[in-house]
Amino acid sequence: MLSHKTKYALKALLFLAEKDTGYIARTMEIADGASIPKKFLEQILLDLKRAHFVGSKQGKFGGYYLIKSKNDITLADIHRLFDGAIALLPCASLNFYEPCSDCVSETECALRHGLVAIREETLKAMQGITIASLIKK
Amino acid sequence: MLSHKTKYALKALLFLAEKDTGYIARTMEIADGASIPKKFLEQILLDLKRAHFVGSKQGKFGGYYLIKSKNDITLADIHRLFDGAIALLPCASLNFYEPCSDCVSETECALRHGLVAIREETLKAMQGITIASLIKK
DNA sequence: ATTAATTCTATAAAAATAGTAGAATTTAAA
DNA sequence: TTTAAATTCTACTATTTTTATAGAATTAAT
Repeated sequence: MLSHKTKYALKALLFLAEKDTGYIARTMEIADGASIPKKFLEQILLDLKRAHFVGSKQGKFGGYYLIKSKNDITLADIHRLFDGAIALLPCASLNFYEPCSDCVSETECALRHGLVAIREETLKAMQGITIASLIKK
Repeated sequence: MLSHKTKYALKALLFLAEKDTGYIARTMEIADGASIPKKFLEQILLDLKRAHFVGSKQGKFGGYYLIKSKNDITLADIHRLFDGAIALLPCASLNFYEPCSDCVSETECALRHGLVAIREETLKAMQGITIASLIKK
């Protein structure tokens, strides 16, 4: 399941993607438009900025705007940024790999092989969902 | 990500599935064999019993055994039992559907359509992973 | 200067997760 | 009939994660 943070991030990105290029949206505007608690959204937008999905303009008349193409922002990207691994266990993850503490032999682990297969399929599907593709429907 | 509970359940089922039919495994035996905290495993086995994946024999020389074919126990089943919905949001779930509290119009929600597509793909993949298929590799 | 915005750090409340404790019950066998 | 060894059941607890909120500092336009 997605955390609220990931859901809110996606909603905020969808909001920004529907504005004209050059338009700068205040946090308050996004919060109202996408039904997100404003103070929570502040943190999320900062994270999206640090990860270079959005840019910001400070001071009066400042706000946020997309800097990455809506075709290049995928569900997988946002999931990884806020919720971490796509895989069902860290030992089956590409970007968040960690061995299991209770694992005797990873190469012989019956579970891991199946979870790697799942991760490959889920990742492909999640990389196919972009902010642009979500808007189109 | 899978909770420890789901991971332990899968490991316990794999342990049971590799025993001969008729064999009854004590909780302690499964805990040791699959590196699972014994008291935690007790709860998990009870849940698996209530969901009719395993049977139990009480009293001395009692224990647990599979009652469902290892070909008919899928990753999707165990995920749903312990971790709930396969879908990324409740509004995109088949078995755990709930509307979003912050949703204005579900049919117009850009996010939901994408998440339903992801759920369909993930579910198909997870239904393809069975206890039997995990053992084979 | 004033206003209105982002930015930053810290804190807090609530929920979920992971695990433990201990008594009650059941069954087999001595 | 007693004992031993197992499941079953209820409750509790500690930790971590999630979901925010508070408030001061900084930035920039007017």
